[in-house]
Amino acid sequence: MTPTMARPGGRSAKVTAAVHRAVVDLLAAGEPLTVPQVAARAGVNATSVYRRWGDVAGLLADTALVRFGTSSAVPDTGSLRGDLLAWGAALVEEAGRPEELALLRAAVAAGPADPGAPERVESACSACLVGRSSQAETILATAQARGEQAPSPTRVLDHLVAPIYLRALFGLPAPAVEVLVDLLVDRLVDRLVDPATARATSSPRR
Amino acid sequence: MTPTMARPGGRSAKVTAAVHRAVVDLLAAGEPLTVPQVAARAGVNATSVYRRWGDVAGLLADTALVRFGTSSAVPDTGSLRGDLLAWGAALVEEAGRPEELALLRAAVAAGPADPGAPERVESACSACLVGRSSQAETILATAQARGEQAPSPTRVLDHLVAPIYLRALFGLPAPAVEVLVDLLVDRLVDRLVDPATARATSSPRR
DNA sequence: CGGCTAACGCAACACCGTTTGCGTTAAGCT
DNA sequence: AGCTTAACGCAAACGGTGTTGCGTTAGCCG
Repeated sequence: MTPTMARPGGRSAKVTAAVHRAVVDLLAAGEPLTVPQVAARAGVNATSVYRRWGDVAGLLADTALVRFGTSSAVPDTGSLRGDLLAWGAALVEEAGRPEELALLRAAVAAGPADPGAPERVESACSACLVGRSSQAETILATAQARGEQAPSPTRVLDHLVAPIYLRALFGLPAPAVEVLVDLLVDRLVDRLVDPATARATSSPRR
Repeated sequence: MTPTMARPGGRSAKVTAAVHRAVVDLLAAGEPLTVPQVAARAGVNATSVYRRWGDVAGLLADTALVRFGTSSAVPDTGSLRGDLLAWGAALVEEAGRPEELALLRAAVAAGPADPGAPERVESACSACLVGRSSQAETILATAQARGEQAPSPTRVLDHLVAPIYLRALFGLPAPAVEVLVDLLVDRLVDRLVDPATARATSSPRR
């Protein structure tokens, strides 16, 4: 939709940008997201939003797509451990921002694909995840090119992305998420890079 | 709300049960969840639903609360590895059922606590997670009572619950979730119980 | 057994999201 | 520059959600 449009002139692009910005703004404000609200804040007519995105789910899917799908640059610190640590910290920081968190929640709520939708753009949540996955693959490929032994992308997703996202999504009680983010990420990365070292530093529960 | 009601007579209980059942049924059917729909399917008047639960969010929160909050029995196979494996498999199976998955999605979408809600019952998503956490603590305490070295509940939540739930929530492309669930859980549990063995079985990426 | 009251059912209403038809603007192309 | 048409704005009408007031049912208690 956004990528290949029949007439990507300045007008449609302006509308798209304004609507996307309105979506994230309303999401960050915590207000209920409705098409008329978005349209009013974007300065466009609600009819245009309905025609281009159909409903709120499609609107969220597209917004999440451009927000998470665009593979931003991954850190390059010179070592796999440093890269994963910096990347994980960035994920934690990002998942903590209200807009991204709300977008993530909305993407999850929308589900992989509504049966009613014929063949819209890729679903929002899968788009978000494949974006992260490609970033992880880039980091791992770089590490492998350096000669380092790298885990599989699946392990990174399961053991690094999953805890961070789940904690953010479920709003775990403050102490874990707020105070110990650095430590958490550090310990996760340690176990990822070299599982054997985890045994030495692991505490015997409580 | 459900726990301490001023008049827990048979009528209110019937209404509560019927509404809860209607919610999970509609959720499983994938149809959009609205108060009138739920009320119609439950055979009660929509007004009653509005009065007792306020809106859809409150309804979902209460439903998720009784669905996930009730700490069901945890497996007791005689070893920590066996317990975690059985428990993880049960989690995968549960997260795969349409009703539970939809309820989980809805709970995440509702967020930890809407600012508009004064002091309703505990939020749905946190309720779900603390239920799991208490189950994990039970398993770990049992293992510790046996003399086994057990990881912290946080590690179990981060490395076992988080991957399972995230994969379910984001609807990862079929192969990972559908085919290799047993293997996945098995490998996760292996790493949890004895991280050192993970190195031997880990593949060098691709 | 009889009163009290919380909880429910019913009906009418107000509000908002969504759809539809038509006129207008402006991007793309020759 | 002029034509074509995709995309947008406008306004009216529709349908369903959420609200309110009142009458009724049925648990709980003296």
